[in-house]
Amino acid sequence: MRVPVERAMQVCPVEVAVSVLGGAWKLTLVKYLLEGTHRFGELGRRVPTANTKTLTRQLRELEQDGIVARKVFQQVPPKVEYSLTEWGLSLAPLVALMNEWGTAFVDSPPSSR
Amino acid sequence: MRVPVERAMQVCPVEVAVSVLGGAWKLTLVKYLLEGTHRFGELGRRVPTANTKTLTRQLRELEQDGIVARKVFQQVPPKVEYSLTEWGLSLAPLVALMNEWGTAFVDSPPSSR
DNA sequence: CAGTATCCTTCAAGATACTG
DNA sequence: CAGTATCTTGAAGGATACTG
Repeated sequence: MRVPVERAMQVCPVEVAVSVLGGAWKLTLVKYLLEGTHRFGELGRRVPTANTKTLTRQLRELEQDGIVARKVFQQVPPKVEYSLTEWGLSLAPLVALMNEWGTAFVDSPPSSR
Repeated sequence: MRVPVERAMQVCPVEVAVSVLGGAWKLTLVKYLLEGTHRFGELGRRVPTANTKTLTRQLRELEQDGIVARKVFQQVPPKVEYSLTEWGLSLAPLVALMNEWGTAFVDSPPSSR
């Protein structure tokens, strides 16, 4: 985490959001989870550039921040399901907006890029 | 920048937005610039936790990404004004949403925090 | 005033290999 | 299947001092 939430809130609320959601692939994971529950492996296949260690880390941080819920099924082979909490679901408008903005940005990038 | 834009777009548009805006204090700077043009020193006073080097770096990256415009007045003492480009202005709804979300998050954080 | 120039620390992210 | 365990590296961010 670049800036801890406690410190971010001293500065500005938007910084809090960045602190919670700014990690690599975090918002992408939220976007996929908005479609519904996913297993660990499914998420890994949808974010192929992240390896298992990175993926685990992001998901644990999101869980810690109350965005994601993790449900372990005690069975062999193991099964773990990830879903969104209420706080996670509340991100839907934000994710939609960022998705639009990002799409527009790559479609017609500023001349300086 | 954690993930280069070029790589982010391979994965997901939301990751592009994170890549452009995810740096420390970047979105806060945009938020202030939405209020109007600022001089370098003014921005520094509004984000007191960032030192001049960090501030310069963020502003230059935002300029490079076409979010911020930098206008130098050739005079002594020097004067530099920062403002938003069209792309920067287009972030207004996003910033507002993140500001709301961040505020709500610190007001009633999830029990896991 | 608006930065540079250095130096430094930390840590996120990835590569790779292994396990209950 | 869903992770750990190690190791490495790049770069972000900060502290401090200096300058046109």
